[in-house]
Amino acid sequence: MRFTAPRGTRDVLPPESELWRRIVQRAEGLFALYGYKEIVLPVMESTDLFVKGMGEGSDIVQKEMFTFEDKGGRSLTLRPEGTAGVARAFVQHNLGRSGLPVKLYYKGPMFRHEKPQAGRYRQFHQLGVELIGSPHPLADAEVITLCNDFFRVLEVPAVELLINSVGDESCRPQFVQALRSFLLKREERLCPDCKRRLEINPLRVFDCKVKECRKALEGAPRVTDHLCEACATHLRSLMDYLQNVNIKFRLEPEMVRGLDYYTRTVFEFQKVKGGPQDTLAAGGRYDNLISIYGGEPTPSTGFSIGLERVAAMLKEGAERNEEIGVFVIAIGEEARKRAFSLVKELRDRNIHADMDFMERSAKAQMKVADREGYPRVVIIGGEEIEGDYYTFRDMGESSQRIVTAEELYGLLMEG
RNA sequence: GUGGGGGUAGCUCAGCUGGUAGAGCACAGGGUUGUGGCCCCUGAGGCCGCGGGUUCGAGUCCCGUCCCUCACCCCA
Repeated sequence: MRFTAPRGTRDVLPPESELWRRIVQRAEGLFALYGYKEIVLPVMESTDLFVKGMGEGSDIVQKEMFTFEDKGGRSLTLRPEGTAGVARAFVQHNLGRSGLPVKLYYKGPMFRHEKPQAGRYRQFHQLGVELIGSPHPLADAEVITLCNDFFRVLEVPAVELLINSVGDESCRPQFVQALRSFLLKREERLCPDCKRRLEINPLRVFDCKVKECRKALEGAPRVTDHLCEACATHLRSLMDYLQNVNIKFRLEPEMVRGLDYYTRTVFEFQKVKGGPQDTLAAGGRYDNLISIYGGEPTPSTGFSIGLERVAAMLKEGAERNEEIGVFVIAIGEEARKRAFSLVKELRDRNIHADMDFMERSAKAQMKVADREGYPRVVIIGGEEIEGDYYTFRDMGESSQRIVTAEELYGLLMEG
């Protein structure tokens, strides 16, 4: 094999691509039901857009971006996530001009230069939703409800919702300070990575899996205990709204997310049976992002779903969709010509029909029809041409009979 | 970027202590002058990841390299 798909990218081939199509169809149906309209965005943006949005210190910006210069010397980056682009478009086109909120969704490939492994690719696909313009916890409740519905409608097994609040500009710095001074007292017990995290973003220490670090965290201050009154109320309201519509969740005070732009609400939908790359969808509130991009302060909230990861969950139980339609078998050149015309006629009537293109024997054509799962077959040979009829065979019943063209259309129309 | 495992037919893999490659499935043809599933026969298909070394001889040993995979970091 001479060429292969670039590292961390892959081809989604037929039966799996059908599964993808079903997932995307269902998702888009739900998004529409909730009043979201699609926004189609470029897959590349100015590098600065992501640096300013996700934060200089974030791992994505530091080491995971596909960045290159165009011929005019501008630095561009293949989008590692979708929210920044939506926010940029919102500001660029003044999308808030005819009233808020603005409800948008996007789908498509994202790019991160990471070492690939199970459930992680350099090019992966997301379905994302943004509710732009409302600071209200009801907005968070709406997007979480939508995401929850997505997993419910697709019957993705064993998924749980985790939520948390990371506070806002008035309480987060104080909490970070409190956490830092707590950890500084125990710095000796932390692993080298965590010592580094202590400087950059102490919240990350919560993510560490090293036993010693977990012990050192015992008794550490919790975000939920340090929220300012406004943030605490916001979180309580959100939980109340979710309970009110019977959505189960777990408050996870140690959950932090990797992007700097999150404020207050953050949430993840995860596989219950954890393991690596167990996050299927994630999101949160970003009240400052749009003003960072030069727009009016526009509090917003949203999430994105990892298509590969959801598809992997459904792959096992993916029932083979029932084949329908008819396969037309031709014996001889004259019959082939008639078969081609019949197939076209059937397709014109919106009936799924196909035939052989390999000059196969009648027997071989039957095999193909069987292999492809056609429940019915039409046979055209010398006898049929002479008598001006078709032989119509039911593959399940192993029975066949002679029919006229009109009878055939009738039989196939019924399904 | 760091570490573990692996690269032999389209797929899943076998190939012992070195002697120029094999199975199952899939595919194609046949067993029926025009008829599927099961069965039988036949066939096609292989730079044994790539490069170098040792050797009379390397899929097999050594070195390098690329790729895949799993995990860490981090994330969808």
